[in-house]
Amino acid sequence: MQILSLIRNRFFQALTGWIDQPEEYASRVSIARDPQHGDYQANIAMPLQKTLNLPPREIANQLVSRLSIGDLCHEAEVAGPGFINLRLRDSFLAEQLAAAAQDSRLGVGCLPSRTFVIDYSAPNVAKPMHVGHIRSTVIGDALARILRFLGHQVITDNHLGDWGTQFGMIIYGYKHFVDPVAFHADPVVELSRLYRLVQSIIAYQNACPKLEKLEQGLNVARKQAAEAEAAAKVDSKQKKVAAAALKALRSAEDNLAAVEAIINGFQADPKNLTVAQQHPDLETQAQLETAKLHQGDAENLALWERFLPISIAEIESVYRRLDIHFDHTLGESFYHPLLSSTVQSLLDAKMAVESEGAICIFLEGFDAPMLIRKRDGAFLYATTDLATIEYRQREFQPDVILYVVDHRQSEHFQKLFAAARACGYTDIDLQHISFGTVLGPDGKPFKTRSGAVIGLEYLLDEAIQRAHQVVCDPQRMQKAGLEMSAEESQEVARVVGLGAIKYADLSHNRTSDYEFNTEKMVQLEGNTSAYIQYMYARIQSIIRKSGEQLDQDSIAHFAIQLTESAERSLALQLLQFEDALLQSLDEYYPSVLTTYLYTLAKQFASFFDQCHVLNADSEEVRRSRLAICFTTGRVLKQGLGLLGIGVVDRM
RNA sequence: GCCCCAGUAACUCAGCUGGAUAGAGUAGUUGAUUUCUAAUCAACCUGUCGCAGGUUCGAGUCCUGCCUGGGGUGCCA
Repeated sequence: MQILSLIRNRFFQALTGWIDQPEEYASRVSIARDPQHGDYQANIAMPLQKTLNLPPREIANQLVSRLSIGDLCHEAEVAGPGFINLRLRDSFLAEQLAAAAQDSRLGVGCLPSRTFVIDYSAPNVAKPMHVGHIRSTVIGDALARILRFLGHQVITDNHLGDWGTQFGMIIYGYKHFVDPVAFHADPVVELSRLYRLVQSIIAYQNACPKLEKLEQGLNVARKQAAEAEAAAKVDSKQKKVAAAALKALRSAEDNLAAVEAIINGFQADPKNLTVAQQHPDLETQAQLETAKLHQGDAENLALWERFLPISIAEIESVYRRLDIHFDHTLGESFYHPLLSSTVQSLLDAKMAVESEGAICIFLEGFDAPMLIRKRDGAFLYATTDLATIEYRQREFQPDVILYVVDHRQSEHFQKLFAAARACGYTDIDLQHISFGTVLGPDGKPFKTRSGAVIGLEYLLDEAIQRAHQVVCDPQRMQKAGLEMSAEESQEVARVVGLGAIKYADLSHNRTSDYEFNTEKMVQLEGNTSAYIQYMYARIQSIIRKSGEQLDQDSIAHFAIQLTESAERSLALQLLQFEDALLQSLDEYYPSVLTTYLYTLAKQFASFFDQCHVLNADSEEVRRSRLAICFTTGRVLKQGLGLLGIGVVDRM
């Protein structure tokens, strides 16, 4: 039962026949921002001031007199410049809460089903997964779960990067640097070593020629900055120029330092230098291996077929730990055979044209065209993305495709969507669900001090270990009267630790960058999953101690009555679960749901403090409060579950 | 150069289609504990919402300009 839409509907009826666009104005009813003003508020009168040429308070009074809502709310109040404030009847709340408690879906309705394809995670195989992969994976998974719960048909597809230049690097590395014993012992580790080795050589070789130029550039920048500063002292109009010169100087210093770091890091091992000399221009060599692979070279194809399952197995082990499952894993390689015909049909349709040797799609509103075939004949990711849309339309007939990909690719998606529309895919709602960068404590993209990326598995281990230290601390366990086996405490640490990582990610507005701070997220205080999980465990503890067998059927015999204010606000929050879910899908923001759950957990904590359950004044109150606890527990579990986060009965 | 995103408390961040006195968490101060699990609760403290104009009954939110930071920008993905 969605209370908001129920109330809006009453306003719609009151507005119909009085003003134009009653629906638009009815939608201006919302949850009250400040509980002092009631439960819901309608900001309808003020914007009608000009249309009706009446004072807004007068409009509000007239609207209230037309409104038939007495069965749900107390008398509507007109306040301030013309706000209409509504307060739900306690009897109505109690009745709705009882219905939700007995409902398998907690009173959440289903939407008219639409078909969604969600494209998320999409790591590059053969590269170790790192913290940057968390966001796409976790956000995409949460959206898939929420959409499914609300009745949509969801097809999840992991568009693996399994055909790109990284394979050229690994193939080259395998051919020249493999340690057969190490490969036999642990192919994943060895392949990962080969990738990093080739990558570091390429980085070094690219850095060396830049060094001299950057040093010269720095000297020039220093001189210019000094001159500009001197000029600014004489003529204050030159201050802007001086500031720009200073900025350029800083930037030149940073660039040089970065290149020097690469070179010094590489040269730290003298063996590296010999290797780099023996394999000049490694980047081109690796590209050649990639090209051979794409052209069907038997040796490279055999190596690719050998390496791919190894890498995928490693990625899947991460997904298993995170409880992430895909309906399809159709990587780039899957589309490779389709690309030439995709390009040809675009050429035939005169959508694409040749320019400077490349095949391009020129799009209105964009300076640069979208390239779909390079001068050398190779295809690009835009080509694959177009072929993918074609395939998904044919196979799945989706209403919506969501691409959960970081914000740096927003221009690419704008072009891709424009191209798709131009190609006639106008019935699919294509959405780029972009997200910000994961930052380290220094406010820069999350890396170690030496600049290396940190493996995702390591971070998961760390979070679980920290969760164990904090949650399963023997002193604490004893104080709380929890005696756990090693297995149970390990399981608690696992659920809490993984939840901490997922929740930290989901609770931030997806479009902004956020600081990935393992220390903070496992502090297990404040707005964290552990706090919510803890409230869930306390609820289970009360229910256990009550000795009652509570389930969806038996709860019908536990009549709900709301007397204390903490009970009432908790009940209202519980009934707004559906609103939170719908709003989280409005623009695909899982953080709306985390905020809802955290608020709910806090309200429960307050209720727990103020309203004793097992020692309640009367049996009726005790039973009512047990029903409230039971329902709160179910909503918390369901809500966390929709974020891919589990709960435990004791912690 | 052009395009996109951001700038809110000491710190990390919310702030929904413009609404009432701008909110949480952390940190700090204070109170509550023979605990239905104190990982808790209650209270206090902290603001030039980057700057300047504009739109209107009303602007953190919309528009313009500027400042600062990040990202993208024809042959990587």
